[in-house]
Amino acid sequence: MSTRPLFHPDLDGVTIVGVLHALADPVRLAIVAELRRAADGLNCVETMNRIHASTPKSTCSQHFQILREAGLIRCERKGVELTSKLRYEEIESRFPGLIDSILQARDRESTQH
Amino acid sequence: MSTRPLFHPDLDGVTIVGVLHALADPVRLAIVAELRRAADGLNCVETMNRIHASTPKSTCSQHFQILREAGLIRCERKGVELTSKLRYEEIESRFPGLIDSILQARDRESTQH
DNA sequence: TCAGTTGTCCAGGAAAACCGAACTATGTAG
DNA sequence: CTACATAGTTCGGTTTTCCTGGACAACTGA
Repeated sequence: MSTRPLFHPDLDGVTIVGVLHALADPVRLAIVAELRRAADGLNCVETMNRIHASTPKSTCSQHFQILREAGLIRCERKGVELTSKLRYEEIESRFPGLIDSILQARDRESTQH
Repeated sequence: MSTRPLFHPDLDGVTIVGVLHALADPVRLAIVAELRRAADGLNCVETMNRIHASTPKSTCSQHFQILREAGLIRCERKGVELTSKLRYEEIESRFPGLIDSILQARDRESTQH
C-alpha cells in the first residue's frame, strides 16, 4: 500500500459530469449506497463484503480511486486499512438533492422488479 | 439516413446505470438540458446549434443513439430530419425527481463559477 | 435530374476499463 | 527480530469503449 498522500478535489473541483461518470457503474453505485448508510466510513474489504460483488481487488482499488477523484468520498489511512466516507454534506451543499435522488432511483429500480 | 426502425427501450428497460452513463458526458448532458426546454422536440442540427459544441456529426449521431438506447429520448423521423424529444414524463414516473435534480446540479455548477 | 441537407455506417486509432500478478506498507505472533 | 498475514496499490497486457473522417443513403426543392 502506497504511503503517498491521497488526492481529494475541493468542492469547486467536483463536477456534475465527474459525479455522474463515477456513479455510472453498478459496483461504484452500490459502494456509494453502502457508504451512505455507514456514517463512520468503511474500509474496502468491508464495503465489498456488504455489497455482494465478486470484484477483483485491483478493480476495487480503481473504483475507490475513481470515486475519490470525483470528490464523492474521502479516504483516510487507518493503519493497514483505508477508511472511506461519503462526502455527503459537502456534495449536498454543492448539488442539493442529487445523491439522494440517484440512490432513490436505484432503490426503486431494484424493488420494482 | 438509414430507414431501419429505431429501437426504444420500454420503461422497464430503463436502468439507473444506463441513464447515468448516458448523462455522464458534457455534450449529452447539454443535449438533454436543451430538450428539457423544448417540449416539441428538436432535430440534431438545431440541438447542436443551441448548445455551442463543435462536435463532428458522426459523434452527434452516436450521442443521440446512446441517449435513445438509454431510454432518455424518443426519436422520430420527420422527412429528412430526426426529431428528438426528452421522455420526461416517463422517466419522471419511473425515477421521480432524477432528471431535474441532475439538470439543476448542472445549472448550479455553471452559475457558481 | 441535380444539388443541398440530414443523418447513419464503417474502419482506424486513441483512450479507458478490466484483471492477474507482483509489490508495498502495516500489524501481529512466536 | 523474523516470519507471516492482511489491506491496498502498481504494473502490464488484453479487451472494450469512444472519437472521428469519409463514404453512403434518404429526403427536399429547384
